[in-house]
Amino acid sequence: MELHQLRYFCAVADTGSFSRAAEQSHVAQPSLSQQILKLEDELGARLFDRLGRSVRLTDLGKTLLPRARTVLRELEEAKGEVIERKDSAGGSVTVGVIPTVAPYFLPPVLASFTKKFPQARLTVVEEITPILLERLRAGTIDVAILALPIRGHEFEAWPFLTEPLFAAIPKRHALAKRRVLALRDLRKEPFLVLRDGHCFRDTLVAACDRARLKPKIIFESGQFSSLLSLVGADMGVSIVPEMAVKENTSCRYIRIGDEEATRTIGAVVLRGRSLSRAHRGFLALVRQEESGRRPTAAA
Amino acid sequence: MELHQLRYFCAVADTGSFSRAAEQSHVAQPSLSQQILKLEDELGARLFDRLGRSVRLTDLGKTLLPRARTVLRELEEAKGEVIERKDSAGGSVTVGVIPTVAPYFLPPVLASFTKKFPQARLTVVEEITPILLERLRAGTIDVAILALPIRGHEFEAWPFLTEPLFAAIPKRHALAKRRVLALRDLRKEPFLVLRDGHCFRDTLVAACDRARLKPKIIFESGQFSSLLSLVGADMGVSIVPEMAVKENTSCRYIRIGDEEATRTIGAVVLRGRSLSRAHRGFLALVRQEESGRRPTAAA
DNA sequence: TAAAAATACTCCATAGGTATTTTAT
DNA sequence: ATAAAATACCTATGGAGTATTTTTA
Repeated sequence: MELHQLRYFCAVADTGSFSRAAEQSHVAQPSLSQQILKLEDELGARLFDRLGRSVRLTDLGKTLLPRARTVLRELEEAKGEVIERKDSAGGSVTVGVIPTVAPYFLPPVLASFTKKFPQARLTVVEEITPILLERLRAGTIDVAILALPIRGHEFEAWPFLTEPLFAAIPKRHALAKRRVLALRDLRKEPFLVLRDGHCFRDTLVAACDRARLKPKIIFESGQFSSLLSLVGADMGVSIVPEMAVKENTSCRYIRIGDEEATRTIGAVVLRGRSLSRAHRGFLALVRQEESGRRPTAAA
Repeated sequence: MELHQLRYFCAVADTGSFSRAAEQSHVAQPSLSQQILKLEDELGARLFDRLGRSVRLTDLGKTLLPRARTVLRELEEAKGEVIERKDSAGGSVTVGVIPTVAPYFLPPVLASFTKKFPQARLTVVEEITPILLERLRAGTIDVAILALPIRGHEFEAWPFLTEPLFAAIPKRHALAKRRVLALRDLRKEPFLVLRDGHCFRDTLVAACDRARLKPKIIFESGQFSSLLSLVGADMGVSIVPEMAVKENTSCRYIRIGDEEATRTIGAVVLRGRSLSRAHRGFLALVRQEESGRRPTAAA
């Protein structure tokens, strides 16, 4: 049973004639006849009574006709829906963001995305990097915003922002008046850092390693704001990405001058995944938004 | 978009792999890949993300999957229904019968039909011959029971009963003691006959013509019972088919001996019409029923 | 290296075409 | 005689096969 057979069957039922059905279907009459015969053969029963002058559905044909029409109609609908959807800016985009980026980076991007793609449903989840990568693999998020680089070339990464690191120093601290610092300048200071699992901790550890610095960690937290208020209370120093600067005004932020004392943020997708228009729109927006923002953030 | 493409598509979605889908579909992997590619081409979008290790539906694929399943399922249901119905003894049979046969012939046939085909719905309409033939052509009745012969070879007729004609004579009439009569014996008698339009009138007229008899018609009615009660009241004579004999006991019934003074009843269908099992069952029953009945009726 | 999908080609089954016959009007 | 469907036969598209390459894990 093939689709063209059903189409021919419906055409014959509609026109009451093999010849007219063939004409309507743009095939030769014998071709159409053959296909109807074949269909009848497969079903083991006649679908039409050939009455010389005209052709009429048998009872069996009458039972098949509405079903055949249903099948053909639903096929067209399915096709139509797919073709319509593929170009639509609708659909859903699920974005995963690491916690040390989320509060600084997301608000403007989300705002302009929902403005530019009002039909799309945007979902954001905040997770640490390994969980985001796992969810990319599992397909439960479409895009991840996180610190690069990452391992595993099943992913495709688009870096769009490299930001310097800043030392957060108590206002009264001796180093507070410097315009730039080297990490080694802080080798005697007590450090307040993010808890393990947050990738920015790894960024920091890597930078310290490069500076042959073994920081004396006296406090750990899950968010910058806690660290910074303790720095303000003269408990020690911390290192934060540019994004977190001015989170707390009770301390000074001084640029770290070390080579590679930076953090790179990027968008990551699973390699080979096809991206809907909404997905691509989100990615484009992320890059555009950031390049527009960078001068401001860097000022 | 072809059915096998949808089948392959569902198979890949089910198995999460082109190779396994190909195995399950009993085709080679490249063949299946080609068809999926072709389907994606036609739709203008990817249905699967090829992730090297595994294959996963895209959002578009996810929208297509349930629709593809629906189409395939409904196709199977349609096929199943047709194949089931074609061998079933169910369905409806609409039978048309001429008025001069209906009351005598139908009751036993209907009884045994409904007994033998309880699932079938039997409908009976009573009409005169030309209307029955028209309805056969229009397909509003499946079988007609009427007097043969009929004109028009768009019909197929199965004669199953040839019955002699009887003269209905008042009991006190001079001819009432004869065992057999010739039509010419009645040439002086006043005739009571069926109204024009009833085919038995034509049967009678034809028989009279053959006997060179021009009957003096003094009364016409639409049914034998009226004629016979008037015969019983000594108003004249009538000619009836064997079926109507003993309809009224106030007159004598004497066999007409003339050659061809008979009426033949047959079943008629539109030539070329396919007959369901119920139709064929009805026709078989009609013949069988009658051959069983004839000795009784003829006794 | 292994496993899976894509590519390159070959083949043949069959949908579709043309010519003709059959059938019914 | 005409019109419609069936039949016979031919053609060629394209679905499916085998062999191979590419890609990714």
